Amino acid sequence: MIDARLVTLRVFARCGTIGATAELTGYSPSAVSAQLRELQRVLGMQLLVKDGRGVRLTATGRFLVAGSDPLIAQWESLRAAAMEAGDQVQHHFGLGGFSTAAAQLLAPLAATLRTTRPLLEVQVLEADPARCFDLLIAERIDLAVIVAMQSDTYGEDDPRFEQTVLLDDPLDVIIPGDHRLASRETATLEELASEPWITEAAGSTYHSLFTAAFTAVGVTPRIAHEAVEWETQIAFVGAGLGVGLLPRLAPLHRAENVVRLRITGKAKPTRRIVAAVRRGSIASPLIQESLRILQVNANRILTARPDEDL
Amino acid sequence: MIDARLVTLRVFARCGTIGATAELTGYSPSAVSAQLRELQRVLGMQLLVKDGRGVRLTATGRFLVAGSDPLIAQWESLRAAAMEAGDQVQHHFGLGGFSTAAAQLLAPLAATLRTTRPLLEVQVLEADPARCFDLLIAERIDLAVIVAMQSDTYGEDDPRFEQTVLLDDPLDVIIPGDHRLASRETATLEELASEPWITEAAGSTYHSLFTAAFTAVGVTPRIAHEAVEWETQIAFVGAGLGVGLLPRLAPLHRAENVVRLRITGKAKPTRRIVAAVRRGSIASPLIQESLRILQVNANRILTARPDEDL
DNA sequence: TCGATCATGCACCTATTCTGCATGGTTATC
DNA sequence: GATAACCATGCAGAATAGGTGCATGATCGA
Repeated sequence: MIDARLVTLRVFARCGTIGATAELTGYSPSAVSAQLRELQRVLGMQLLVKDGRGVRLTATGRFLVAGSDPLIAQWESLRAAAMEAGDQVQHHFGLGGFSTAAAQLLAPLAATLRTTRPLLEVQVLEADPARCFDLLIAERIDLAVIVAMQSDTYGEDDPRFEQTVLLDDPLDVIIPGDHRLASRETATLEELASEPWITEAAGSTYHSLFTAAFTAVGVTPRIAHEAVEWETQIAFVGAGLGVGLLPRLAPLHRAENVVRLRITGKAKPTRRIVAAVRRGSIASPLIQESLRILQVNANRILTARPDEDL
Repeated sequence: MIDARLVTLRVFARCGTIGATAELTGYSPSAVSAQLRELQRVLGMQLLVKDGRGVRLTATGRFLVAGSDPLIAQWESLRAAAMEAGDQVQHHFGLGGFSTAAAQLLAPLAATLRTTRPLLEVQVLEADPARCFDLLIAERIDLAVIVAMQSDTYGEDDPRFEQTVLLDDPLDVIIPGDHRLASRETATLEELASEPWITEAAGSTYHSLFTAAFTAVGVTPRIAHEAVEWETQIAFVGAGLGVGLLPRLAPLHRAENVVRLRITGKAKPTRRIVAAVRRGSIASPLIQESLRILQVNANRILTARPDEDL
C-alpha cells in the first residue's frame, strides 16, 4: 500500500545505481529513472543529484529513505494484523533462499502450502543471502531463508527486517570412502588439519563459514581446490582430491566413494540458518504458518539425515 | 505516498456510501467501486459486504481503516520532517474553511503565500467544518480553518488530525441604528434578553453557538427570524427586525442602520477558531508558516475591527 | 584517445483506470 | 402492492499513466 515509487527509491538507496535498481525491481532502467523523477515531482523534493556518471541520494533523499523504514514496518504490521484478525487469504507469496535452503527447505514448504492453501500462488527464488535482503526490500519476496552472517551489511537489529533462527545446521566433514578415517563415525578438525581441503572461493558466502570453523580450533587448513556447488565439492571428494565441510542439511544423496563424518571436539562448527521477513510482517498468519513448517521440516531433516547418509 | 485506494477506503469509512465517497474524492461512483474492489483483490481481504441497497465495511475493513490512522500520520510526519530538513518547496497546497474564515483568513493567507512562495499553487475551498475534516481525510485539502465544536463527531484527540487554536473570536451583538442602546458601546446579554433575535436555523453549525451563549447566562432568547448568511442577518437587523450575534471576525462593512456593540458581563461569548491538519503534517514548514500568517492576520483583524466598525 | 559504464530523453506501445450509461436489487412512498 | 427513488456495479469506450527499447550525452578508467 506504500507507493511503488517509494519502494523503488528504497531499493536505489541499497544499490546506488539506476541499473542495479532496475535489475532488482524487475523494471527497465528508463522506468526506474522516470519513477524517481516522478517521485521528486510529486513530493516536491530533490532526492537525487548527479554524481559523476551516476546519481546519488541527496541528504533529503537519505532522510526520506531512513524515515521510511518504520513506515514500511507499520504497514506490514497492519496488514499482518488485519489478515490475522479477519482470517483472510493471501494470494501471492514470494520465497527466497540460497541453494541448499531453496532445495531442502523452501521446496517442501512450497509443496505443503500448495495443499494447505490451494488458492495461494507461491513463488520461490534462489538467491544469495545478500540478494535475498535486497529482494525483501524490493518486495519481490516476503520471506527469505539465509545463513546468518555477522560479516553481513544487514545486522540482526536492522530496522527493515525481523529475523528468527530456524536451526543451527551442524557442519559435517566428508571424506573419500577409502580414506584412513572412512570407517569412523566422527572426527575432529584437528585430525583433519593436514588434509587437502576443498571449499568455495575466498570472498564467497560460505568461505567465511569455512575459515570461522578452523579459526575456532586454531588451525589453518590447506585449501587445495575450490568448488561452487555442494555437488561439485562432493564429486571432488569422491574423486579423492581432498576433504570438505558439508552442512548436514545438504544431502549427500548416494554419492560414490564419499563418507560423511560428524565433527566432534571442542569446536562443533555450525551454520545458523535464519528466516528473515520485512519488519512488521512477522505476525502474518501465512508467515507464522511458514515458519512453523520450516522449523518442523528442518528438524525432521536434521534427525533423519544420519540414518540416510551415515 | 499511501496508495490512493487506501485513502478512498478511509473516505468511504466516513461516508458509508459509494456515491458520497465519489463526491468527496472527486471520482465517479464507478471508479470508487472499482478501486475498492481492486484494493480487496490486491490485499486478499474482504473489506466490504452488501448491506441492503448499499455496502458496508466488514470487521476486517474497519480494522484496516482504524489501523491506517497512524500509518497516514507517520507518512505526513515523515514528509513534513523531510521538507523541513531539506528546505524543499511544495507545489500544491489545499486550504479549506467556512465562509467567514475563507473570506477573512484564508484569502489573505493565499495572497501572502502567493508572494512568499510564487511557485506554490494554492487552492481554497469553502466548506462546512464537517466537510473540511472529510476533505482532509480525502487529501483534497491540507489545512482547514474551522469553528471548534464539541458537538462534532471529530474530537480534539482524533488520531487523524491535529488542531491548534488560532483565536477566540468574540461574539458582538448587532442592533438597529435607532435602537435604544445604539449609542452605547457595550451591552450585556441580559439587557437584550427580551429582544427579538435573529439567528440561523436550529441544527445549523452556528445555531449551537447562539444557544450556548445564552445558556451561559441563563436566559432563553426569543428567536424571531432565521438567516443563513451573515449578510442576510445584518440586513435583517438593519431593517429593524431584531438583533443578532455577529463574530468580530465577520465584517460589518458599512451596513446601513446597524451598530455593533461589544458584549460585557459575566459571560463573554466567543467562538473558538482552530486550524486543523492531518496528524503528522503539523511540522511541515509550509503549514508552520501558514499558521503563523493566520495567527498574525487574525490578531490584526481583531484589534483593527473596533476602529473600523464601532 | 577509446571503450565502458551510467543515466536520461524520446517514440512507441501497453495496460491501467476513469467516465457515462445501463442494469438489477433494495427501500421508501403512495 | 405498485411505483418511484436510491444505491452499487458491470460494461464499452476513452483518456492517461506507465512501461519498453533504442539513441544520446556525459563521465571515468585504461
